[in-house]
Amino acid sequence: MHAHPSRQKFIDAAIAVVREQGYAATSVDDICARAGVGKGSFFHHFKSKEELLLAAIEHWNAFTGAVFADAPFRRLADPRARLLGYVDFRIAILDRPIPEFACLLGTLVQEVYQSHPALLAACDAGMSGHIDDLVADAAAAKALYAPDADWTPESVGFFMQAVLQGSFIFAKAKNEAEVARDNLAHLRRYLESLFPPAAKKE
Amino acid sequence: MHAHPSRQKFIDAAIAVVREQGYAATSVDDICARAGVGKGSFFHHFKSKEELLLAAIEHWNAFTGAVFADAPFRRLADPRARLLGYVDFRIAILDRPIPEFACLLGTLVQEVYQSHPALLAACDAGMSGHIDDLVADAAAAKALYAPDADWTPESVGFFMQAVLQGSFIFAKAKNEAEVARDNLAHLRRYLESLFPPAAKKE
DNA sequence: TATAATATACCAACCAGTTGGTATGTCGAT
DNA sequence: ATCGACATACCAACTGGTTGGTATATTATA
Repeated sequence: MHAHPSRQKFIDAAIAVVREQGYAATSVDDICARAGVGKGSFFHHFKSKEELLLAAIEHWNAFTGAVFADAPFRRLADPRARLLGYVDFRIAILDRPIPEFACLLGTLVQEVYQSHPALLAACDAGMSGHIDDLVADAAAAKALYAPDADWTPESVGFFMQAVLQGSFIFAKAKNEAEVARDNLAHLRRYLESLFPPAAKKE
Repeated sequence: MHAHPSRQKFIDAAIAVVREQGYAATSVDDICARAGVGKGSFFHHFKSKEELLLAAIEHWNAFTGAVFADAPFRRLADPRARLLGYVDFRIAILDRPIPEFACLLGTLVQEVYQSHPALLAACDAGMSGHIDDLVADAAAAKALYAPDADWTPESVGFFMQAVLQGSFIFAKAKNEAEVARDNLAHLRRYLESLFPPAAKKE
């Protein structure tokens, strides 16, 4: 329904430019220039910069959702292996330039949390939706490997995401992904210890 | 040397407003209004908004450095206890409003990493300096409790900081600190497992 | 021919930074 | 002590440029 090519160009441009510059530093003209389409068209498709970003977040959620749903690790039978596979998958992505592996939502949250409630809610919903997939695996893995542990599967999903978001910050600060790789190696080690394979209960 | 009261008002105001709104969304007028001093004075003390932020980052580093140096956990004799004490200390701070416990540097990095090299370098230096203190404890604790482990003390320091930064993002996204508390509980559990107390070698 | 899509030109508000000037010292010479 | 020269601190008003958003006209499409 929302598939007009120019509209999509604006959305793709917004995701790219905001990941590089942030929300406030990105002007509508910047987005139009990146999209290669004029401002008249912009305000024909979106009634404001904020509304474009809501659409961009929606697209981001759909796109990243599909990427992870189709990733090979998703087809592993064991939920513990899927969680570790998720981490390995994120490590593999770190080869690309920083603006391509960093998270649009994490970048946005820090800028808009006091000023744009609608954007904040959309970011929260997107991140929480992504985490839900991790939580499902964490719950299944907990039932198998750590049924009596005193942490919740939900908290494991949020922890994994927090490590990722923090790692993106350090990748940006150091302008290289190695710190992020080391961080994810620690995360992987922690997950291995949370779900000790010896304890598997059939 | 740099102790003029108006200058300090601008620095304090900048830290407060940028933690709330971010760098790009904060105007010089915003900072002057918060400081209660006029714009003429601003450009008397600082030649640009960027230069003010460099001074603000410097002040931030000195201030937070003193807070952690004076914290009770610093006086614990055992380096492992100091690392866990650091995490507990950060958990305790989470009672305050979000803009008061979030990190200025982590907020800034995401906005300036492609556009303001001087600010980025200052943020990196500040975060790395703070991490150095953790690394010193991690190195000492490793020698005592995990001398043969295959991770470095440096990577532990960065991991701790990444969890914190990621937790701030989620606190902002959910507008409450509970997620951050849960994350830090996981971090604490991981540190406990990295330095198993049973393995202490005298 | 009607409607959706786009371009160009434009506006009021806002931005970082400047200007010209005032108030308040301070310090050496008288 | 006091006067003049100078520096620091500050302010209100302004400047040139940018911003998000609008108005209007033109072009493609159905």
